[in-house]
Amino acid sequence: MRIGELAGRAGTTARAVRYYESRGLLPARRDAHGHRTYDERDLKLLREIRTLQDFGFELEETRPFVECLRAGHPEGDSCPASLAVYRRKLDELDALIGELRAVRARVAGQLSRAEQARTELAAEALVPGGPEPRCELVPEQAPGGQER
Amino acid sequence: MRIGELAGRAGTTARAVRYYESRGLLPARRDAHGHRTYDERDLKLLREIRTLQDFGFELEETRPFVECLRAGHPEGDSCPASLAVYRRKLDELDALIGELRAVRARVAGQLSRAEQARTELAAEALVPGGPEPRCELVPEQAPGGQER
DNA sequence: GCTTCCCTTGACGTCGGCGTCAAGCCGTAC
DNA sequence: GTACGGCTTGACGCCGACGTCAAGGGAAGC
Repeated sequence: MRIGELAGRAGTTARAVRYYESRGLLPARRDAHGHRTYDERDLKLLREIRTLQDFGFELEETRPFVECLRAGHPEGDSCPASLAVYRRKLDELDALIGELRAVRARVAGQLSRAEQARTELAAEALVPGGPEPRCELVPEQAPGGQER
Repeated sequence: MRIGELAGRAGTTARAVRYYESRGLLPARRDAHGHRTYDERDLKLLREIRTLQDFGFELEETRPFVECLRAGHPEGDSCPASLAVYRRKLDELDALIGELRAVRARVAGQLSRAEQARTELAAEALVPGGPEPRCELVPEQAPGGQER
């Protein structure tokens, strides 16, 4: 098959396939017209790359899987180098998830603190003789005149 | 104070400060020599930007906070537009964390499946008269000839 | 013949948040 | 003097994974 069909069957684009080739993954044979030709094994390679990309793996991280398949192993993760990438990715994911949860907690804290402050301000504004409101309580929609 | 001191006190660089100015955040006065000059209020603005950036907010998302401070409110999150950004960010964080956890689970599943397959292969290799091993069990270090 | 589609290579654009270099001005310390 | 540090503007570089456009070739359908 040619590049368009290959890409379509893997759910990607011809441009991406050429890019993978330029990176040394997924080399291609050529037919008499200079067109790239691929077989089912190439499709499996490409699908392996796409799956890992969808997981958030960088292209370089897919290389061990691709080389493992090209070496004749039944799956891309049949080789120890691929398993090492899995483990490294798990560590990265754990670290990232932990950071994001910490950020989430801090943002949530800021939000509740700010909401509390606004509530108190609103309460003060209701007190007879209280201070004039320092913050408008309506959300800004399109002020007009803040661009650039 | 001038740009270098401002940046240093906020833990960032003069280049970043000029970039924020080019984006319309943090405008600067100029002295007789054309040098940018800042005061303590600018420092507070800049620290607000840096804090939010450290949380992973995009620059545009810091704009409501900066405008809120410049409008004279006590905190960057004293205005409803800022609270809206907080809430949107919480939603984004929740979605992202959820996706990452799903990916983590799938990768972990792939890893344990692949490890299991390797264990079984190793066991077969030990059976007298069993199949020859299809996968090398040693990790690849520096094969030599795989660069580029 | 003509249109349409797929293919080729090459090269520049995208996005965000700056880093880094170039060339020059200014004031101060030695 | 002159060396140094800090400031100015302008412009290009970077990262990753492609998108998109240009200019052309070749085959298939009408």
